[in-house]
Amino acid sequence: MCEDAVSQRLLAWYDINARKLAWRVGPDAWRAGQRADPYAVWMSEIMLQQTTVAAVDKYFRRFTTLWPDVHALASAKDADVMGEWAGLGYYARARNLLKCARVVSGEWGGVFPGTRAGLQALPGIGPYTAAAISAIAYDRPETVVDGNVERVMARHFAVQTPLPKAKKDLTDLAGAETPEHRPGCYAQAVMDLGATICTPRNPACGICPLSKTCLGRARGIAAELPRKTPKKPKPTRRGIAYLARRDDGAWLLEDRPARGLLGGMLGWPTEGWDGTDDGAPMPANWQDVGVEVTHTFTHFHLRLQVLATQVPQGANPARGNFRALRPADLPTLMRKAFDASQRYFDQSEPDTLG
DNA sequence: CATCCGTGGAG
DNA sequence: TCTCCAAGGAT
Repeated sequence: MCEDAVSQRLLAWYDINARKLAWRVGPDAWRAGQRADPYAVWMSEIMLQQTTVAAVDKYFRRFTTLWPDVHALASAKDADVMGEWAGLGYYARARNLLKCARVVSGEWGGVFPGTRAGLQALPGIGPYTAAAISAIAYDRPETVVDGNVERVMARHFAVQTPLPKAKKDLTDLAGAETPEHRPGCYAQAVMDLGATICTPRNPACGICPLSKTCLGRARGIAAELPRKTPKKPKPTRRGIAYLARRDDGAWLLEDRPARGLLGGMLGWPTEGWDGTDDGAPMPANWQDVGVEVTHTFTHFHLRLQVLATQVPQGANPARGNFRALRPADLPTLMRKAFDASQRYFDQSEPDTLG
């Protein structure tokens, strides 16, 4: 391995510029012999799938405080885990997180596999996450290929083929750079570079440790790479949410189906936007709260009308059931509907609870 | 290989 | 206001 290899420059840069992250063993601590906890690495990698570091930090701290090890998590109630995941998005991750914890706790004695194949056989762990855990937690020379790595490789080698077609070529190029020594630090180094220097827009090529060998920069096209096939426009869907509060303060809620949109999460009875069209959950004096909720999902925009009502005890809904609500357990869309309804409930409250 | 699956910040 | 996109995986 020549002194000037990409990996050596990246590691030298990382030793100085590594970001301090709650789940990370930094280069100094690593040199002192400290190693990452596979449970923490796994937890962070699941949370970081398509999610920013800034958003993950709070959730990671909360989860590892509530459930310090995989056995504790495996013993948690589904509703508690889903409630704590609320707001982070991609809720299949939370469902698979629990499934995976229970497999590792019950069948592997609480020890995560160290090999890519063993890891990738677990729920919620795909090619990227398996490589990341193997490299970062077990220091094996596996190659991680995420959006950062794709961008760094596409630019450094001036790959013009658009994603996702270029995926295999970029993976091969990344694999050729992966060092035998400190592969875990290297994996984090490439991703840190992509997150802080080789950014999607306005890359800081002037301070990049790879600039002198970067073909994209040499050709003046670095910022245009990687090329991507154009995306389809998002359609707009419309729907109605029904928020009913009982006189004793209980709310009419339903557990959403285990699969699909907001699967496994708590929600208000709704209509007309997610494939269901059941109408109001019960006959009542439904009032429009006057504020339309707007929300954007991965593949569509939503405009949600919010109807609210106050009902006496003894009311018998056709679907959902009345129960206590912790607003933080709601996914963001449902939380928006709750917030929008407060105007209505604030003015109807004095008569009922005063 | 295409589609589905959240959310919030940046520009 | 609106598009992009962030440490992807499952089907």
